[in-house]
Amino acid sequence: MGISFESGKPIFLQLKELIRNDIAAGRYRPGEKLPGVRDLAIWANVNPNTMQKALADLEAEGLLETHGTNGRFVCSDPDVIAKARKVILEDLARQFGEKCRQIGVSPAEVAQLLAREDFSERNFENE
Amino acid sequence: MGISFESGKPIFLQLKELIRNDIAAGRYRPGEKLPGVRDLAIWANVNPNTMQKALADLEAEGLLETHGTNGRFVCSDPDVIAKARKVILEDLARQFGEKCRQIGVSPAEVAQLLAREDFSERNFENE
Amino acid sequence: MGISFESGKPIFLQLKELIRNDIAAGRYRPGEKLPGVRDLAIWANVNPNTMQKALADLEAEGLLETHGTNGRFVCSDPDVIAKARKVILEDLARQFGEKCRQIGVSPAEVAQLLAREDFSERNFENE
Amino acid sequence: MGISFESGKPIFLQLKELIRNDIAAGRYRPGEKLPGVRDLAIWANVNPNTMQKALADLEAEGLLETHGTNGRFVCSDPDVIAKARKVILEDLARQFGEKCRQIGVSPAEVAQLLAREDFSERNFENE
DNA sequence: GTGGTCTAGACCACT
DNA sequence: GTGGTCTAGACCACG
Repeated sequence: MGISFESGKPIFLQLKELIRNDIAAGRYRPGEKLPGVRDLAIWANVNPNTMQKALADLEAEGLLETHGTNGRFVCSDPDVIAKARKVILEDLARQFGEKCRQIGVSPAEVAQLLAREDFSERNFENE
Repeated sequence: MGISFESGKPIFLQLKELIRNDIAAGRYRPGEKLPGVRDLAIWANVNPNTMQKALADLEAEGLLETHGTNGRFVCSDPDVIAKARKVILEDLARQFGEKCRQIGVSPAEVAQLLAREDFSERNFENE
Repeated sequence: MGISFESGKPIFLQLKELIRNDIAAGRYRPGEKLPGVRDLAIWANVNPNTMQKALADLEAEGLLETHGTNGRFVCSDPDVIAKARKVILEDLARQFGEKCRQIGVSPAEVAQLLAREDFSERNFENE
Repeated sequence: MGISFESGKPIFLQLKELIRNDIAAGRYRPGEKLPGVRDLAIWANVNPNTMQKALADLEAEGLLETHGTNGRFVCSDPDVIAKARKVILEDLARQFGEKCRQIGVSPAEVAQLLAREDFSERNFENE
């Protein structure tokens, strides 16, 4: 298997998020060439069409560029990527804050939970 | 209009989450009677059947109970609700931690962002 | 027409029972692919949504699994099915026993009737 | 509480069956006066309207008779009752046989299960 | 082409 | 009047 997807949300959207995050995090550098659709699909254990759709969407957003027959590349403009990263982080914070408020969770509880999720490399499957 | 739904995620799932959060947060008390399906549907600006499905699902999860023709009620067992709240919080923390790691964001950055989201009553529409 | 339903009992429940029995009886083997929702609906002479609901319910019970766009499959774990069969049989015996007692029928009478119903292939429509 | 009802089947139908069985079993004798609707409703822990509907239906079937303002009585013709009993038993046997065949249960298994349900007065709630 | 979702509206039973 | 069921039909997402 490749990746664990949330249920109830289209896979291609989760793929988009995954790759977008890879770009924002710098795991894919600006201008870097991406693996082929087929390889990415295998890596994610997903139907190539699904991966194709995710990539096409990211291209429409300007984060990816197709250079003719040479393959797909990460956008080469660092500003675009920096802006994308900013948007992602703001969205993350906004959504997280909103959900906390919805659940009525106190800041103290959040801190405690985040402490448990101490950003180390833990395996979240076995909890 | 009633509620703004995320795109790309079934409405009835978002409704479930909304109501589940209301219960976990205590905005609906254990044993409290819910508004009628039709009323809730109007409030959320959704087809009654969609709301019906969301409620039926929550009932299958044990958070709601239908007392015949008398209406739907929040589960009267506080333990069930407490447990549900725990699950929600754990999921929230897990997902949040995972996303942070994916984006490659440092705890410091998160802290800064959460400080901005300091749980005060801000309007997140205009950011 | 497809199937004769009892009146006074939701069709989707009767569909569930039918399919559950098919699984328990091994007419659908573990891991086997089911016909499409629309096909099953036509076969049973029922609205696709009604069939959909029945199948979704069985899925929630763990007897069926949906593999994305590939169709629905019988649970591949024989233990789950064996357990389901056990539950069905126990329920059947319990209900039957209870009804016999209610009617005040003697075991002898039951035996005689069951002898008539000796599990041969009779047509029960013309009785 | 009064009576445990099957889920997924209208209560008034189950009440009909219950009372019909009482008559067929002779617990209500031909011509005997029934308790008032209100009393029966209390006994069964059911809304009087529901009981009323059950009784009205049985009256339409000829098993009950209303004698003006004197109350409801069991049909005084023993033949009617005997015939009703016959129908009930045949239905029971037919349904049971059909279900067994559906589940693909062997006569041996049935015998074994019926042995466990040995028609003594057991409490089936605690199994 | 598959299952899934959503809407609209009708009817029914009454846990 | 409440929740539940069923139908009809359209659209979408997924692979």
